[in-house]
Amino acid sequence: MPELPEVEVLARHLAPRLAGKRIQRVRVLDPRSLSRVKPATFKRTLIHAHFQSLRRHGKYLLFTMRKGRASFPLLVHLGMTGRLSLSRNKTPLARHSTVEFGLGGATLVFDDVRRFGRMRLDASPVHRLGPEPLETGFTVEKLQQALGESRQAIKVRLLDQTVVAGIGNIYASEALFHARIHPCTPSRNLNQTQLCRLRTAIRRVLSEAIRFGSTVPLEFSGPKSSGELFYYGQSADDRGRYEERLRVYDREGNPCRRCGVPVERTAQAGRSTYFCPCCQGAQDQ
DNA sequence: CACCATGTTCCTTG
DNA sequence: CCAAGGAACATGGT
Repeated sequence: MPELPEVEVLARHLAPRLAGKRIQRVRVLDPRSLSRVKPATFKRTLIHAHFQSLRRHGKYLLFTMRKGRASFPLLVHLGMTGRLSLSRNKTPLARHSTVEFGLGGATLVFDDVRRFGRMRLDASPVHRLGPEPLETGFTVEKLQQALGESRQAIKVRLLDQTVVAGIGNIYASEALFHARIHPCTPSRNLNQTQLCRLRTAIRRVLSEAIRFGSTVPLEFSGPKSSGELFYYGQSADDRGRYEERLRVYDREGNPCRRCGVPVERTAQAGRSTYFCPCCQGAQDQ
C-alpha cells in the first residue's frame, strides 16, 4: 500500500495519538520484521520508552523515542503490505501481526502479510534518501540535479529513493502521465519544460493523494466506534473513489481519461509501467 | 498451476 | 562506472 502519501497520512494520524504514550509491553511475533537488531535487544531498548515525536521521511516513519534523558530512533518501513494500527481492543483487526506494543489501554500493531516491512533502531537509511518532493526546496533545479546525467529511463529513475524520496510504482506512472512524458525517456534527455512539468506533476499527484486521505483508501473507523482504530479501507465505495483518481495505473486497455486512446502497459526494471501512448508520445528530446 | 502484486537489496552480465 | 535483468525476501488474489 504505502508510497509517500499513505505514509504521510498514517504519520499525521498516529503522531498526536502516540505522543507521550509509554510502551509497557513489546511482543515480537516474527523476528523477520526486525532489521539489524535482535528481538531481545529490541524489547529491552523499547520497554518503558515514550513516544516523543514522529516524522515521515520518504516512505519511512521515524519515531523519536525517549527513555530517561536519552532519545533514540525507531525506524519503520511498511514494505509492500505493512500496516500500523492503534487499537483499544485486545484483538485488533490484524491477521498477520508481527510486532505489538502494549501502551496500556491501547495496542500499536504492526501487521504485515508479505513481511517485507521492517523495524529497526537506527535511522541510517533515512540519510541515503533524495530530496523530499513536497518541501519548498524541491525546485526544478533540485530535480534536475537529483536526476543528474543518467541515461536511465525516467520512470526507473523516479523509483530510485536516492533521487527523490517517496515515489513508488503507482505515482511514478501517474506523475509521468500528468507531465506528458514517455516513461522510457532517458532522464538526461528531459528539457527544461519537461522537467518543470514533471516537478509540478510529482507534487500534484502526491499532494492530491494526501488530501484525499491517501490513495489506497485509508479508513478511519475509529472516530465512529473505538476512537483509535486505523486501517486501510476495504469498502467498494472507497476503492471506487480511489481508482477514479488514477489516470493510467492499472488501467491497461482502458481508454485514456484525456484522449480516449487505450492505456498501455510495459515492464521496466521488472515492474509494470502504465502510460498513454498518445498523450505521452515522444520518448526522445 | 501460472502470473501478478503499492518495496528494497544484492548479485551478475554486458 | 553505468544500465539492465534477475533473484531473493513471503504471501495472497485472480
